[in-house]
Amino acid sequence: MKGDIRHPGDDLRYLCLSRTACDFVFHFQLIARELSMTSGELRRGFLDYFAKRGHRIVPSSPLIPHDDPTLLFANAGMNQFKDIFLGLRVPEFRRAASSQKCIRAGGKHNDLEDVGKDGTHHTFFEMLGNWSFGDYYKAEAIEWAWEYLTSELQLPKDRLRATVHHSDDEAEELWAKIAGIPRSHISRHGDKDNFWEMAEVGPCGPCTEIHLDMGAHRGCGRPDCGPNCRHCDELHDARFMELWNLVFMQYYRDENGVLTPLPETHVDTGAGFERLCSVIQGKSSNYDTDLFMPIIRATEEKTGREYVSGAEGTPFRIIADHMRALTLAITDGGFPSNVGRGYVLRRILRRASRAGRQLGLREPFLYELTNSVVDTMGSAYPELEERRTHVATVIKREEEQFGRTLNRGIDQFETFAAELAATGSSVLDGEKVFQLYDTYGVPVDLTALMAEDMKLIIDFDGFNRCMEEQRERSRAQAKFDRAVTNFGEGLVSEFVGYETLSTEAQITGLAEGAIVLDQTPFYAESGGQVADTGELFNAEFSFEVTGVQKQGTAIVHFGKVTRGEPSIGMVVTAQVNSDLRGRTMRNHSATHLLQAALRAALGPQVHQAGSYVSPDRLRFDFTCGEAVPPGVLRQVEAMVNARIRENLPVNISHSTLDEAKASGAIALFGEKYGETVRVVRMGNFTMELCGGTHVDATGQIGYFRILSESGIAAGTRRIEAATGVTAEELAREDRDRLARISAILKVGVEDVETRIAALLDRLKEIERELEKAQTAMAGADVDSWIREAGEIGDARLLIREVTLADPKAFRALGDTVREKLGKGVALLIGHDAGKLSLMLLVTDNLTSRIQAGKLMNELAAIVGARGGGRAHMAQAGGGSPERLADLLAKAPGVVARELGN
RNA sequence: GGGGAAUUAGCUCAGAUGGUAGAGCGCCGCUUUUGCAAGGCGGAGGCCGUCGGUUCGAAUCCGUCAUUCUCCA
Repeated sequence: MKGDIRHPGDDLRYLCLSRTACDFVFHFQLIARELSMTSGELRRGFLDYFAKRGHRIVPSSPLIPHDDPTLLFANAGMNQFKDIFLGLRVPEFRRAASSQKCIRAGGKHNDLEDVGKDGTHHTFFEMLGNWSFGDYYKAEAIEWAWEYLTSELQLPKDRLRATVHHSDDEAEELWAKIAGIPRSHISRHGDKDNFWEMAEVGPCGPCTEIHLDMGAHRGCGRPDCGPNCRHCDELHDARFMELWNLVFMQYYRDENGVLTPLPETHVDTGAGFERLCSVIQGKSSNYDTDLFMPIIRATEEKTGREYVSGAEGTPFRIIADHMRALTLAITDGGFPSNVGRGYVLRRILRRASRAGRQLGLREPFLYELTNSVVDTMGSAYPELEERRTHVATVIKREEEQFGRTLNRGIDQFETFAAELAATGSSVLDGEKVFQLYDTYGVPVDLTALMAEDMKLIIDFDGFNRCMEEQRERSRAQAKFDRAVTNFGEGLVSEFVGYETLSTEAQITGLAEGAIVLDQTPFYAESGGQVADTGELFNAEFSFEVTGVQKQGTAIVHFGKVTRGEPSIGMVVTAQVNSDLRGRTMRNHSATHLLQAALRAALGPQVHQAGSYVSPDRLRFDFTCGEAVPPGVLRQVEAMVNARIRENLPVNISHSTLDEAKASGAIALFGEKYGETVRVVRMGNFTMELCGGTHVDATGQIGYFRILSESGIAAGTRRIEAATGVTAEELAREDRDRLARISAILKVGVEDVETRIAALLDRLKEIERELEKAQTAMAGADVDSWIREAGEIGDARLLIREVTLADPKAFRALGDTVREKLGKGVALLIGHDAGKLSLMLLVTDNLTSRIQAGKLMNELAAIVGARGGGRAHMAQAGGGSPERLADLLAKAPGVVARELGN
């Protein structure tokens, strides 16, 4: 089935033989109202609807939550309001609505494996939502949701069902009253479906959901079928589809699981945007909507194949879904890597790449599809347009990397296959399959395909066993992490460290090795800048601060008590180590200059990928395809130093995110809407959003010096640099070292290089001459030795004590002897510092009768040495020289005996 | 955070069981050709990632660290 069915008719009854056709019949009933809407119109319409009802329209927060390490990706509209629900932040508005970018892949919610198999699972999706922060509650939330669906979107009322929590009589009454839904269309459910909580501890409450009846032909067919039907779940075919979830936050759940009412109640809702689109556009699959079709069409063009909606279309759907996730995530600062969320992105990309291979695309192609994603979503998320080329570059590089990994893996598979063929077996055991996957990154489905081609059977049970073992190992290890004191709730610390380095403060929180103050000059580790160190003290107590972290609104000082006992309420002096802070500030300000200089030298595609600022070094990671040429690096260094000499004033101001961006500030990701941002400017050279500490004017940096430039990951480079005294010391060290070198070489500083080059040449020449001389010397007598050699039967026997040069020359001597011997056996004996060094040589024409390695074992034993070797040559060492006579006496007999065999 | 693997010539990689470090491509010189592609001959280029251990002897076995790849969390 392909395309839309636009005309109703009797023949539709006939088409009802297939399930998808039936969906069309049903969907037709919806679109028969001639409501046609693009996804863009739907998104805008939703926001407009709530804007008219007093809601502040808030942009989606970035997919990559930089300040929340517990969260891999933004996965719900409420993410950016978490602080508000926790009571840690007071919003400047009471009503908000948004369309939020979300990714669910990896972690608890993981649909990755199911994407593409049907029309509903996605890694990336958008969530429409409206919120009340202590403002309106159940009645308005239900009324507006109902009105929006039935009036704005004109969904038929008799097709909608409501679910409520079994304890929530209020919600049921409201549904009956406001929406006029018959009681039979309202169902009650338990905690699993209709109670929502943010975490085990925190705000929570009952929720109510709106479901759409897809028609009696769907699902289990039982008369009692309804929303959240478990029979339908078993069939993987639900008759009722959840459209919207309205959460009423009214409790706080504490550590013991006890619920207490919140002082203010909130509303948090979420509606799946892709689902709504498919309903409105009359499609049976989300992928048939205008959100996905442009990407699928572009894929069709690349492959020359036609998309179909059944199982055969799976690769197309995987690609379309994954491209959305990748493009949006990379735009928001994500990056494929081998850890954390970067690893999730890498997996997504590789699945997409695999899907492409199934469609016959073996060369990188995904990067070209980013355009169709940007074109489709760009108007809703303008940041996509800004980073279009960046995203394509990142994806292309990652595709190429995957290609290399696959090739290596395929080689390894072939090695395994050859081994199997040699043993005549046709079963590839699970350990091997696991090894391919675990070590070489070959997806199991690919291994299966290759195995099939070679008529091999795969032991999947064994593979799964290995997989499970690996999971166990990781889990067992994970238990030991965690267990860090968490102050988060309730405590608030004011940071006064921009203005002062020393202040009186009161202890408000206390734990083993950790202290929270009501105000503090200590900078907490953030934005790449390391934490301040210093001391908290008063007359009877002192505490050495070694680390500082932000936990919620609290600033926690870590370290150890060196004197006295701290107690809550105690007043202390908080004193930051000003020397180290000064160095850190110089480095941080220099980092801003460096970024600006890099962009000036290399272009605006240079983006910060990470930074680290400590008292003695600064590190700046940025996106860049290839190594920065040394010339450019010098130019960048010179540019930074020029700005330092200009002594640009450092100006710090506060504004909103939008204003800052509009005036051209470099913004990182993770700033939340509604927060005032801190803008750091240095003359007209750089303007960045930054919470760090800075010098007053660039002149204070003193001197800037690049130490190294290196690659840290595909597409990412790192520059390390130093400033101020550190840079000065480094320069002095360099000069002193050069002076010492020139003293050793006894030439002027300017002649050092030519002198070293000449010396190296000379050294090499001498080495070569020496080697030649030694071989010549050792070999000079070889001819006479051979003439004097004894004979055993048809073979010569040469036994000789020689002066031992280095091992290499000794071997070369042996080589010469063996060549000139013609047919025979030679035993060379060298002396070295009370030890013996033996070498036994056998000409090739005798190796069938006598093995040097074997014989050496016996001969070496006579003098107490040990050794061995191969058939034509063997070496031994050790032993005592005084037993040499014994060896000389016995050796001919042993050789004769061997030859006789 | 934990597991597996890799690191050898400029590049891609061989180097069973410890015993004289190799190939292909690339590079340089000569030669053949009107010229190019190609061919022939010769050559340069290696602390076998790092530090330590075992051994008479380590590119090879064991451990440390570094870097890269990969899987799990």
